[in-house]
Amino acid sequence: MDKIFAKHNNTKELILDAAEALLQDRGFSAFSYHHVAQQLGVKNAAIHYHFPSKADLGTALIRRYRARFRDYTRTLERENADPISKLECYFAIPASYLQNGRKICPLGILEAEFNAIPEPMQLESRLLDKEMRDWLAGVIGEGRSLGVFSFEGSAVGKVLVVAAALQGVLQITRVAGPQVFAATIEQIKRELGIF
Amino acid sequence: MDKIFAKHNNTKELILDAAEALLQDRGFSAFSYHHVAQQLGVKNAAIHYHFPSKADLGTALIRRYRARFRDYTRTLERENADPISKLECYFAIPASYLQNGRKICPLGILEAEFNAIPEPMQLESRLLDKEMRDWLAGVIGEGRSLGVFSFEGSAVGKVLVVAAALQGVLQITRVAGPQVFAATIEQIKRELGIF
DNA sequence: GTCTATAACGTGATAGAC
DNA sequence: GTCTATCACGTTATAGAC
Repeated sequence: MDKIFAKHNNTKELILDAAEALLQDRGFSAFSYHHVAQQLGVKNAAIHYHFPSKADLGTALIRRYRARFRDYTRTLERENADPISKLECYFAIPASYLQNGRKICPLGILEAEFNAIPEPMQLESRLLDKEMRDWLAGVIGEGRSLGVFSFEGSAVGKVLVVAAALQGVLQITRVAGPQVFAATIEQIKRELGIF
Repeated sequence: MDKIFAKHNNTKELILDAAEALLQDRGFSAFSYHHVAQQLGVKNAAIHYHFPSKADLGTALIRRYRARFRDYTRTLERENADPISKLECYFAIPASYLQNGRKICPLGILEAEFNAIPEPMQLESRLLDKEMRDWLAGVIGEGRSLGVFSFEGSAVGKVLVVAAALQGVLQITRVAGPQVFAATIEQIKRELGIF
């Protein structure tokens, strides 16, 4: 679980950490180089040295989300985790966002602002969504064929409902309070036949 | 259904129409008075005449969403619509957003940008969420007690999963294409026991 | 009610010193 | 690698003419 928020010491990673927090807190359009610089105690020119344009920063951010998710799932694979454990780990991601200051799913904000973000970020967002949803489809399909998950309909539809509900409920939390998250997770589990 | 996108002739409503489209297309931070003015063929000072500050414009926008939803549900009540019809009408709202240029749920963008929007807009967003989710809870509870809906778990959890999934899938549509919407609706219906 | 003009500010970005 | 200084631009907002 530590790996989800692993921190590093070099400046580039610290910039990404600050930008990541700002992205999931305020959105892409609403955070600036000045915000990032302030949080690190440097001037905005220092940020431009590491990431010349905001598109560069945003793209690097999404690439890091992708790499992190890939590493995370590979670790689960190496440990031969069962479908239920994998699903719990998947739920742990939004749960950690919520606990960390009511942050929302990065894909949620990127998709919501989709028509206002640079094209390279749009492309990376597509890849992040595909990779995460494909992985979840594998877990849910595997769990169903092993008999640990039970649900009606297609696996594709089920994956969409689960992924969309998690993304949506993190946002709803902002206006309705954190208790809606637990209620949603419980309902999702129930509808996967996990008691 | 016409009422969802009812148009009017006075300038104030035309401004709100343009701003509404921009909000659901680009988000609040990423649209400007200039964008609105351009779409109406006027100068931005004209917009400031009707809505002095951007917070005023945003707040009026959300108030209009609330009024529209209230009128819509009252009409359904007056027509003695059954729970299934009501649910179909509820699904018709995001469906119309999708068809109208892949717009997303206004609550989705407002919640995603929540920490970057003016406080009056935050308050109105809370009310909009509460009103919509309370209404949906009534429909789902009524349908369950009438035996037309069947599902496991609590009605509160069910409402959250349905509302969050719809909000989320409109966003996912942006990166994954419109076909994911139909698949999600189908899955949601199946899990409500509607065949 | 809409216009022109302009102010005040924040933002993304660059040049060049250290 | 970070700084100061500065630029060009978009944005919110206001004043006053029409």
